Amino acid sequence: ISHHSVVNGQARSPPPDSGTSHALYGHGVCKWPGCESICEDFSQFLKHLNSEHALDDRSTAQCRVQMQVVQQLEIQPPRMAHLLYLHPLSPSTQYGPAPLNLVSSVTMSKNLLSVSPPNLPQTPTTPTAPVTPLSQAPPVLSPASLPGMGAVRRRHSDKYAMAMSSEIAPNYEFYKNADVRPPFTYATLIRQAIMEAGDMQLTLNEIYSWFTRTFAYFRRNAATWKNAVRHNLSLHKCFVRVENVKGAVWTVDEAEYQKRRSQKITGLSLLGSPGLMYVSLPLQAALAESSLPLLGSPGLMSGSSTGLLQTAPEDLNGALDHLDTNGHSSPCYSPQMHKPAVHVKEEPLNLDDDECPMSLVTTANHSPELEEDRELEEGNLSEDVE
DNA sequence: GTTGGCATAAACACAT
DNA sequence: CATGTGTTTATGCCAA
Repeated sequence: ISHHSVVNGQARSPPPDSGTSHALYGHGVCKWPGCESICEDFSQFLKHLNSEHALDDRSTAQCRVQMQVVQQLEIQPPRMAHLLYLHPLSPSTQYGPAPLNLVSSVTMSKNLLSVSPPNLPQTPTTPTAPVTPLSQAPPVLSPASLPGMGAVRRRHSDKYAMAMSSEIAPNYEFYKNADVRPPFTYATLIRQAIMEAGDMQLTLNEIYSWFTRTFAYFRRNAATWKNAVRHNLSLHKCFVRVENVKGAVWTVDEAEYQKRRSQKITGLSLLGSPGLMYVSLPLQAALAESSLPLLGSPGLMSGSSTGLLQTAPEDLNGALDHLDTNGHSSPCYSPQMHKPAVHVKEEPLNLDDDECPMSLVTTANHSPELEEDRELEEGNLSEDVE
């Protein structure tokens, strides 16, 4: 099913033109790099795609990295190019999920630019497919998002975001649709959510909403991550609860947050590394976030969204680890990766909480309407997305 | 081997 | 009573 969905997703969402077109299919041939298998018809192609190019964690990660590199090369001065020139990712190096940050941007960027909500990240040219499907989840479609509750959170655009337009920004669409755990810690994500609020404050429920709205990954196992969110809000001094008319809202004590961050941060002497690829994920992420122009190339996709996460590099670290430190890539799917850590357990079955399993595909259509969403929904995805 | 950070689980208090 | 919200403690994993 799953893969199926993925494929479908790809196939489907693509260009509206014909129902049978696909970026990787043309002239009866699979255009997957290095493949060129002949497929008599589109359906055959889909099968082929599905069987031969199923994106596993590793390939997905690799694709992302490659894309990132390519993009970098495109925008970099020639001189850096050689650095980036991709060395194949060494296994040891792993690109884990993290790469998402950086990487996906490429992909995303394309999507973002042209995409509208309903699409998925799949990209036309590349196997970007970063998104791998979790295999499980039937595609769900959902029309666009709910009108949301009006509470539109304005695109913050706070200085930070702008300034750091981190890499993720460009990946907004990606995370929104792909069931990939974002490489950031809960604290970082919570802060981001709050920062994006026009008034820099959010109720717990709004924070929940932001999570589900922004990351497909958090549309599942709500009990787990919601608990984590509350836990983080209470635990970190940087999050301050303020009584408000509407009840209580949470705000961020930037000083406290930065303080904490600064402690961690220390040696990321970025750039010197031998090529991004070799950089450990965390580092990559860090780089991305650090808004190195190099990586993020926010410019390209700037339009799209807010800078998600203006976080700092360190923020990533923690998260990254969880992501997959071991090199396994799989950010996406393999929830069970070794690290129990954050991966919310997949429990597809348990959608109970609220979540519906969304696979990419699903996601693709993006339909978050998960229960929560309905409640929360602020709706305007547009903010971020478009 | 120790330590720190983070995620996750869970118990508990309170309020609605 | 059921839920949601907060707080706190415990535990496990991983990287430094």
